[in-house]
Amino acid sequence: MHEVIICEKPKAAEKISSALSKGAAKKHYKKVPYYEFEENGKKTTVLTAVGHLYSLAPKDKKQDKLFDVEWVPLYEKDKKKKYVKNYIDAIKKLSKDADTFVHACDYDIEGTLIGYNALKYACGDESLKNVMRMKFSTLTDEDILKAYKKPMELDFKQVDSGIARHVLDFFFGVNMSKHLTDSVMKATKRYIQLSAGRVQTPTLSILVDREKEIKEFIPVPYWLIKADLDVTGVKEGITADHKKGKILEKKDADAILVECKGKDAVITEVNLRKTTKTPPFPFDLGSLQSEAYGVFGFSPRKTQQIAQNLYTEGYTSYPRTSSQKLPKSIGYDKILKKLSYSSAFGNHVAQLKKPYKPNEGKKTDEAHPAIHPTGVLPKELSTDYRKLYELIVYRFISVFGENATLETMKTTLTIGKEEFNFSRKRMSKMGWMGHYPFRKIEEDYFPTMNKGETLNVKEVRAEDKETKPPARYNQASLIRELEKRGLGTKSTRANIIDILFSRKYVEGKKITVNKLGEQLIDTLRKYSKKITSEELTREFETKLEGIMEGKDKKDKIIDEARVEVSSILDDIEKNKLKIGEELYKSYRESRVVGKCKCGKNLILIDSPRGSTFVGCSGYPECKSTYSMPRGATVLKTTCEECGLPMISFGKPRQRACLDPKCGKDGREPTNEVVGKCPDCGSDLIKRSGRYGEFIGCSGFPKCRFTKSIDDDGGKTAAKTTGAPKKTVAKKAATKKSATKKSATKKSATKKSATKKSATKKSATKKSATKKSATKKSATKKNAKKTK
DNA sequence: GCAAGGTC
Repeated sequence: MHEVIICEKPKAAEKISSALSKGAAKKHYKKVPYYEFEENGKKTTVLTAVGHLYSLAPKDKKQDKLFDVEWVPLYEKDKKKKYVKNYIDAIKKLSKDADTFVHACDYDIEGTLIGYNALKYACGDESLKNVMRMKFSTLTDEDILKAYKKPMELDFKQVDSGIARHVLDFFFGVNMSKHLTDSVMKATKRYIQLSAGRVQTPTLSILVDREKEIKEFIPVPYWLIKADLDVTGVKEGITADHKKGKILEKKDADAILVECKGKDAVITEVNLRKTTKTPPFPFDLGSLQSEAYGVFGFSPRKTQQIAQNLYTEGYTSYPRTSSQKLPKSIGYDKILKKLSYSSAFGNHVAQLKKPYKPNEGKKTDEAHPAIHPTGVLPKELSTDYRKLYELIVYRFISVFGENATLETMKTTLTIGKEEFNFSRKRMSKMGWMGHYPFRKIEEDYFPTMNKGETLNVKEVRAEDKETKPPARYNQASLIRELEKRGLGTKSTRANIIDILFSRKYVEGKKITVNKLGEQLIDTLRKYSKKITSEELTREFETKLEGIMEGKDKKDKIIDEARVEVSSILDDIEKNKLKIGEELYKSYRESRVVGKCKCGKNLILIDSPRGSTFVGCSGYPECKSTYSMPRGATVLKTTCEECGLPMISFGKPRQRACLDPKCGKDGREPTNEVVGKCPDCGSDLIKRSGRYGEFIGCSGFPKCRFTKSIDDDGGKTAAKTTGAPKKTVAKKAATKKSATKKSATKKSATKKSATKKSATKKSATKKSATKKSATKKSATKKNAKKTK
């Protein structure tokens, strides 16, 4: 007897084999791990897939409509998936003489299909006649043994449902993408890669809608009344806010100023309050991506990649989880003990109260616990890996920490008949916050304030403000939005966003939809409202459920989709010249980077070889072209000498005129001084990061002051940089808040030089770069300690 | 080449 067990991924194979037999031998075939053991004359081989091994492909690519599809090995379709071949080969080879099969992939639609395809195409059709299904929800010995002893029949309705999901996504996605691209090709003879899909198009649609809200937003002016007070013990003074908050009429604001003029402030009430801050939840993938974006500026994709590698190296647990739970079975004591072998972590672990009890969130995941360290301490990690690793470790530790206490002193005062108030905040008990150096720690000094006491008023002033449009999404907030709406999966959301960047529908750190993205959504809304909305995902869910419950047949659902997509494609076909021209025109508009000397637009052009250059939109009348260094960015700033746009290139970034022949020697770096640094007094200069320009201190890296330029922008040349991979962890800050921050900071540092101060993204929108610098140094300190 | 979904 020979039994073969098929698992979804190597890690699962390891766990399943060890649960079934402690004496299983780990072996390799073409570097692919597998496990073997023999009991009572029965040989068992545990084999593994690596997620999907097969993918849908059209039988005949030349067809206009691609509805005739088949499963092919993934490595045949995607050159980057070469490693999949060894896994398929291993399954083929090692299952040859098997009599019985066990399908032991994750118990969900995709898992069921992964195992089914592995059996059908690698083990052979016969295997499906002798197969049992294991159903487990966690990869613990107990669950695995239970599932093995009580196997079920393979649920072919679930398989069909999985197949239908793939086919439907293929029908809609591949065909729409192909026909959009073709329409541009037919109309203009130009190739621009366009795409649409069940998830990416509604995602783009969300961004387009936000863009429209911003454009249509009418700002309303309002005034904030502020009183600057002299307070003993607070050098920089305290600013109190008028009780009314936003004042919509200028005359009302003026009246308050008149009433306050020349008067002292009288304290009417001092209120001390304590608030409890419970520890954070452990990380699931989404919250890790969000936090790493806020703290380090890592893109969700980058976080996912690093987390994946930390997992493969054995330092942290499986990252693609939606669980915020840490079940006892992961062994808190063991992990924490191991972590404490590092002196940096040890100091924190030592402060935790036993018995250890994590503060868990609501979200669960059938297959995996929340992301946590394994306790294995990494010897050497590159900077970004270490940052993410420490974020995971400190989050894990702080989850077991005590509540923190925040003290708030709210003071109410009157100036004349007008009422003002201000709040001071400080942590009176650090609790878990002492273990998590990534949050802002409030440490305001509480001055002595007595009811009836008067304070000198330096100035009462009205700040001119206007209401702001809704904020643009960034990659982290967009991921959260997709999660909220149930679009995509935890594993695919970062990729989906990347696609939007690489197709050049969107750009920027604060994601902005350009003309092409807008036009694409406009066009698609005309031909298929469904694909631009979440409706399609909802419809899929209902239909797949129908198949699973036996209410519907897979083939019927697929036929219906074929008819629907076919009719949309016919509509597109009829209007393809118009559609193609519109899309191409928008594409060109979205690539405008400045004005040519001839007066027409300069546009970024991708040469067929993959490089990018700048050319005139007036071609062939104007034949001006300018080469671009690799990875260069065209800025909004123009050259003082010739008026062409400036570019930013090289490492470290340099700025120069687009025309290499301009000026005395072309690409000489120039620094435009825009002011003095409020922190160190050096010149502030314009700098360029991945996402455009910002203002930074010329004293960098000694001084890390930065602030944003309001009209940030800039388009990047190299294709690969469309989707930001390397992120500069810089935060925008208004001059005002930055200065204020640094002032408080300095005084705070004097008082408690040893106190670790760090950041938190949510503190305020204006949260200054100053903070990100401190946070960096905090992380560095920890990094050294861990070694 | 085009989707979305697994996983290295």
